[in-house]
Amino acid sequence: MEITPRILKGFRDFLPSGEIRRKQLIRILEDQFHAFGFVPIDTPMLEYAQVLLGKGGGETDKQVYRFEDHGGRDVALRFDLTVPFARYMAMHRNELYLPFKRFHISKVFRGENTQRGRYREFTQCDFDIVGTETLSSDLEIVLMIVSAFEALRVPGVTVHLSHRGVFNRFLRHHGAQDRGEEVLRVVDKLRKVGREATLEALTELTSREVAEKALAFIGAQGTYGEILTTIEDLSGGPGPESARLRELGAALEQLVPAGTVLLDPSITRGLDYYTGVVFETFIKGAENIGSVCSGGRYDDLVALYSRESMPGVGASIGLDRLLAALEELDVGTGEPAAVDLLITMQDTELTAHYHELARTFRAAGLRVEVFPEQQKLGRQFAFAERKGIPLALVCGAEEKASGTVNLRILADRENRENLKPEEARQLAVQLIRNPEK
RNA sequence: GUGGAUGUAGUUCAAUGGUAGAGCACCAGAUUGUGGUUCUGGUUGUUGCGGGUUCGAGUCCCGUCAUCCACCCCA
Repeated sequence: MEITPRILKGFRDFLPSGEIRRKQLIRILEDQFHAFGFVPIDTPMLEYAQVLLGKGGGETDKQVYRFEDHGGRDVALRFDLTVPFARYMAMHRNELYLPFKRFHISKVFRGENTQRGRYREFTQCDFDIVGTETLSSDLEIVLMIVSAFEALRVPGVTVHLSHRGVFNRFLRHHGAQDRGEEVLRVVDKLRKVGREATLEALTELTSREVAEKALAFIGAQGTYGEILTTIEDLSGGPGPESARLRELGAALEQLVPAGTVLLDPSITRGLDYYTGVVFETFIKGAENIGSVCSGGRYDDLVALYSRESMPGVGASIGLDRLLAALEELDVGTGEPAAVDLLITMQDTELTAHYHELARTFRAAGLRVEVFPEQQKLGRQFAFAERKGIPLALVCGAEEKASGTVNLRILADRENRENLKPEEARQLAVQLIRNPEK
């Protein structure tokens, strides 16, 4: 009985073209993280459920893949990389130095319903700075976000910035701190349900007066400075939280292109462990995909696993959403090249010669493969094209005798003939390095 | 998890309850060392899967799986 080949909802296979694309993006991100001084770490996919769920009870509970292992342990697949990182810091702080900057690119799992760019198994690219709570670390995370998307050649992004603390201060100022979570939830739907419905829902939670002020808070308009002043006034005047936002805004004005970072008081949400600045990043023209990079400051998270607390700030790029957005914008699609040169097989008698040639071209830094069967040249060229290989080497008995090879440029359908292998190598390297020439 | 839409060849799409089709792609030949055009011929399939109604189901009904959209939440 043959088993039906199938995979679970929200889980995916990747064909080479898709996986090569993912790996390209990951490589670019890794280079950028290294450039900022972040170092790589890894943690287990599977952990004790108690560790991952922490305080528990929240929405994340329902989304976690959780089961009993063969030893009767209550285990769960990680649903993000930040919570395991907090556990990691609590366990390894004596082996590390502070401030500690790490990046972590790996898969996480959430058992929620799927949509475009939303899967049950997906890749997050996290970067965090722990052990310091300065302006510099908040600033660097935002700069890291902006630089990462620049390096990825994303045409334009908008980082929406806010501060959990300012909103909490607002709630406290109006004696509504105990309704914080509910208010946040209602506030978050403002754009979808409209002003009136939101006002009504907020009035039920608090009072008409507070509801109107809450709407004024989250709907504040104007420049970064004007919005900041508005929410500062509504939350009872200046405080350390709004001061941080002011400093951050001033620094960013100097460091990133205008319009890249917006102060957006409606971005007060986020996972419940955030305590300070929070951000969400949208790709211009693909806002419907949702935030492709979110994060914030979490000064109490490590305290869950350790007597000592440790401040932290970080963000996470959603690789699969990013890919969905790039696809929507039609950026960087097309078959990516994984191989530079195909050595065609003209004559099986020369098999060893072809592999000898391959070795010398590889030594010159090229990615080379030998076609394993003697077929019509046209078929071998078609194979190269299908696989995205830009160059082909042709060498039959005559060339072998005269010590030459022919190099074919697939895209132009043109040959460079009677080249000595050394000349062909130089030419191939040059063509690969400068493909437009 | 809730609600809605969709599911036919590798792909994009047709087919009043009555023989499952077309373009592109693919394969063979015209063309035994050079693939983009042209011509000739050929294969496309358990109509997502499983039941039911019917003389007869791609079509109607039920279930299931998957995708997309909205909610919820979020990367």
